[in-house]
Amino acid sequence: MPDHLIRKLEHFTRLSAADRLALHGLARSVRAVGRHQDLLRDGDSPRHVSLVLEGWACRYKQLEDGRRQIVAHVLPGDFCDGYLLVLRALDHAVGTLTPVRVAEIPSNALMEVLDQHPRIMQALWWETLVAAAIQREWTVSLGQRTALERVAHLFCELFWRLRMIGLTEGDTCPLPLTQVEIADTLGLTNVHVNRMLHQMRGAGLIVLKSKRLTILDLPALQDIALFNAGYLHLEREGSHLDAEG
Amino acid sequence: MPDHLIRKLEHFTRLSAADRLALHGLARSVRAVGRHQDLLRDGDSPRHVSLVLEGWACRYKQLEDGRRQIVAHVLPGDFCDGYLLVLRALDHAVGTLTPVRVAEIPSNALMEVLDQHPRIMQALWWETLVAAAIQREWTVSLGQRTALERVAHLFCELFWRLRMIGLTEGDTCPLPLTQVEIADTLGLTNVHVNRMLHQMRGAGLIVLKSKRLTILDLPALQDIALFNAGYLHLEREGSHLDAEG
DNA sequence: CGCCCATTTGAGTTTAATCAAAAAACGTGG
DNA sequence: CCACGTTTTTTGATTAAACTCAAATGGGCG
Repeated sequence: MPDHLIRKLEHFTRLSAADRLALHGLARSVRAVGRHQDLLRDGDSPRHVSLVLEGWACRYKQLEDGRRQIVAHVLPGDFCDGYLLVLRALDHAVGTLTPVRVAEIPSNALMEVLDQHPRIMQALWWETLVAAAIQREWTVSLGQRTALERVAHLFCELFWRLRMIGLTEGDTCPLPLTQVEIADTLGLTNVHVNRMLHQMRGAGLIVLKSKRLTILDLPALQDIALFNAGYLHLEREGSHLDAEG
Repeated sequence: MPDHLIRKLEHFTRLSAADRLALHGLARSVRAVGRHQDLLRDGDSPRHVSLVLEGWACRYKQLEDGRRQIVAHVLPGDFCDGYLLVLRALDHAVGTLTPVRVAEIPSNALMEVLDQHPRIMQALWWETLVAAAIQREWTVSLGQRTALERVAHLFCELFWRLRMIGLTEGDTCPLPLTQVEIADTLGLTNVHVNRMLHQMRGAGLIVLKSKRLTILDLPALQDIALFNAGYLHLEREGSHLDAEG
């Protein structure tokens, strides 16, 4: 079941059959959750760790006056609640964007696997650092990029992330976000997002229909976005750890 | 020398004398660096870990056309280059904002200390997670807060962080940033930052002179900023790990 | 079919950016 | 300690990007 997680981690290191088996063992208890539900609320301190197997969720923070910012997209193979083994309480909420299937992993089971499988430990380390790098890149987007650049950058990032877990087909990928959700991600209004999409369609860059995104000209889109994939650290950085050389 | 680091980590757990000694042992080789120098460049893969002992630095990313975004402030007691033990190359640069003294720690020495001092390991884990939480909060600021709110929020955050390492005096703290640097942090122009400062001074909220910030009314400033300190996770979260109960 | 949610379009407003220049503060060497 | 060059801050006038408000259109699903 945790195929997307495995696929993702293998961008960092080659796992052994035993490693993969251990990961499968973790995803035993699976829960289905509908769209627009909170998986975790701000202030929660869950006792198990949740892994998204299918569907999209997001981390978000809400200000007292209602303004909402999505601070991360949680895709299949991503953990919801990384590492509250250390922190007492969550400082943000996690909500579903689509119906989702999550594996609930008892934290002691996870700990045991990490102890016995140093490659998995390292790979999850890598995954954490990449998540932090993505967060930094979002800071750059919100701080420096124009509305058009932001939308373009988001699409490039999601396309690469989805490709990494095998969820693209050619130049097409799922994009189940509404324009309001894109707006909440990019610090824009839905009206303005709509106008940027109009512009990108007009320029022949993308097709976006029935929750699927087709990127007609990826290099051009990346140029517009000032997108540089380096921050995703995709090039087998931990090869020195590979199972079987 | 790594007093600020120790002070910071003790917000998470109480360290033993041996723990503290080990940290002191790490900060043996110290380097002085002038203002506006790069400690690390985008793409570097340094072989040692650098800890800022004194002075301020920042992580920043620069777009191809010159636009620059500061993505984090590195204060005394912060590491420059967390965790490139895993990643091959840095995806951002680290530059000094003031003259700085950094300790250069061989990564194997750090690893050894982490192995032998589980409390330090956990505390550094905590520190990493808090850094991630700060990055998320910046995403909220840049995405949702107005210019005035952003400046106010930054000041609250820096004041709390500095207080945590003992660098405040009453309601006053150092603030060695220029208005251009504040602007690069908040995704604003220096002109607009200047106007917001003018407004905050006029409202009797702050005094900012000769690189020192005095917050005349912290509750009011926090209200304006929609600041909620929860994300800094300051309340002795790891007390179950404390040395001597 | 009809309802609800999401998208699209238009008109007017606001926030923050840009451009330009003056004033103040800082640092350094004579 | 003062003069001078540089950096930083401050102020003003104008412009541009994105927001707000409002209403119409379109799609998906029971």
